[in-house]
Amino acid sequence: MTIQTLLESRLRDALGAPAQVSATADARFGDYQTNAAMILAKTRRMNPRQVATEIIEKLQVDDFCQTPEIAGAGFINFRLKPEFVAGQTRALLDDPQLGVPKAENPRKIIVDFSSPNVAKPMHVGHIRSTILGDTLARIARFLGHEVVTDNHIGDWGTQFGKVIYGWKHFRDDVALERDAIQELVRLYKHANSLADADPAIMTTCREELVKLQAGDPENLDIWKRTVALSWREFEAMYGLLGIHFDEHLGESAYNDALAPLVDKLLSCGIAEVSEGAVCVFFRDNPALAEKPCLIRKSDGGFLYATTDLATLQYRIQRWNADAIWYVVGAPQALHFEQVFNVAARMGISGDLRHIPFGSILGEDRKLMKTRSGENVSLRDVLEEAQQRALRLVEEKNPEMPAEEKATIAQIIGIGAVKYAELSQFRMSDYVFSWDKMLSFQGNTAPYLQNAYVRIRSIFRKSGSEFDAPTALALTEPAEEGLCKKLLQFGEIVPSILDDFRPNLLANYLYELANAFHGFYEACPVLKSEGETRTSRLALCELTARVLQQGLELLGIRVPERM
RNA sequence: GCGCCCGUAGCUCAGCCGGAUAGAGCAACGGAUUUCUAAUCCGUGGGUCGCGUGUUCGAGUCACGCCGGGCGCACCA
Repeated sequence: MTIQTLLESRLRDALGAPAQVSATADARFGDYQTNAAMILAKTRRMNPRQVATEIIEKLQVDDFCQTPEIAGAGFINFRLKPEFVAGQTRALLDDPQLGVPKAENPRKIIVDFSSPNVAKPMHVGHIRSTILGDTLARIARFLGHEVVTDNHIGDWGTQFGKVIYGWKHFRDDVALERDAIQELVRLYKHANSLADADPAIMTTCREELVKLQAGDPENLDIWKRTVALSWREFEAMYGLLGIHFDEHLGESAYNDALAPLVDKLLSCGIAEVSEGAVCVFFRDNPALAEKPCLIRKSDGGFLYATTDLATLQYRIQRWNADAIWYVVGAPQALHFEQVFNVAARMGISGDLRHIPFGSILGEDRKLMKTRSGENVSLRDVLEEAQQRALRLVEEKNPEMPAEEKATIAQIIGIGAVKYAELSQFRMSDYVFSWDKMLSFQGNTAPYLQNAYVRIRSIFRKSGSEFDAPTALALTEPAEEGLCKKLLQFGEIVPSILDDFRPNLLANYLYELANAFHGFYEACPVLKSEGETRTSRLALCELTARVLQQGLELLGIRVPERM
């Protein structure tokens, strides 16, 4: 149980009603505060400070708090007893969860994210979905939920007519071996420009697509090879990013389910034919009254929404999922609103969430367009990040073996890219900038990694393995401040999933590293003696564990040296 | 036209269910190093939280209306 929930439960005992407690923003107001008295005073039309006095009389907290104080308009401030802080911190050393409580009701959650397109390079636009989705999956798992990550790759669609046409006529096998995606893109672009100029070629491309959809063996084989080649490239990226998927069922996996699904929706009256297309109307919903969800085109073709509905149905059935999280950009909000509404009519009762995020902008603050060709590829971003990190490592540690330098550069470079994304609110538009992404100053991954490295360095020099003391002896304010920060880890992690905000964790880790650096400056560890030394070593060990665990939840690794 | 999102320091951004004097980083300036790794720490300056009205003991946070920017709204995904 966290201190926050402990205080809340004591307040509930005293009030007979739930009340909320939060950590204070300012140490002058103690460690935790509640505004319960002011809320109660409002309904009872009483003086808030009077109510606060009454609450304090009934409240039992003297086993871990000093006498609560009434302040301001009627706040009740709690200041933790130092021995309690020391005891709780000591207990964290034996807790593999580091104070993070397991969910009371574990759920089966499917997380849908990344979803790159076959025969197209992954670019910066995929960063957010990929990194955010991975983090949310990691956090949900750590909280005890059962998570299935599923990469719904775009492996089916009209672009394959052109890809197949290009493959048959202009394929360069050497280029394909060297950089498959680049070659596939070249083939697509070449076919596309020819088709634009020549209606006959356009027709041929359409025919190739129809043949593929009809199961023509040659086209099917070409398609399978493009998917395999693309997946190889995706896996290289995911390997570099340290991201794993439990499933990668692409759009094509649901082809056979589309026609039956539409038929079923028609026969049970959920869908209807309108202007030749099959649609679901939401006439009872004012916001969607003018926005039907199309599930079959007038030419018989299926749409994005059709596949998503089939996928949704499959996931609920196969995994008996309680929740599905879609980590997809904000522009698709309407699409998911429609799909979720259709799902509700189909009687699907899962907790379906679209987790939207903002756009990636260029340096000119305009939207980075997908089609305009000049997208920065994800591979380039990750390579540049590692190169920049390598330069810094070389500057800092020229004598280090080259192999170790490269490993550290990877950990730092990839971490910096991830952290740049995760440390800001997901809805904010993101201005893509090498300098910003790869700056290693201030609130960045390297800052947090550096705190960890400093701790590891202490243990290397201490000459002995860490041995947990039976109790902690705290004397300096910086020690107690660090302890209180460490004890908040268990409060922060669950709150992330309230609104899918991993930036809260990033922010916490930054504050923790800051508290540690303050402690590091004020409290010599190895030069101290006796129980002060063992206690400080324990604080170092715990800080390292929380930093390591917290960063791991963000999908970021820590180096031993840097 | 309808809908969604964003607007906080010069720049980039935090601010969770409304809570006390709105916080960081970068940039600027000043200080700390015979180092437990200075990728660090301490300090200084910098704000009509887009504008207005309302609800409230209390509003950056909630409601409504504007302004500005972005995105989406029937046969692409």
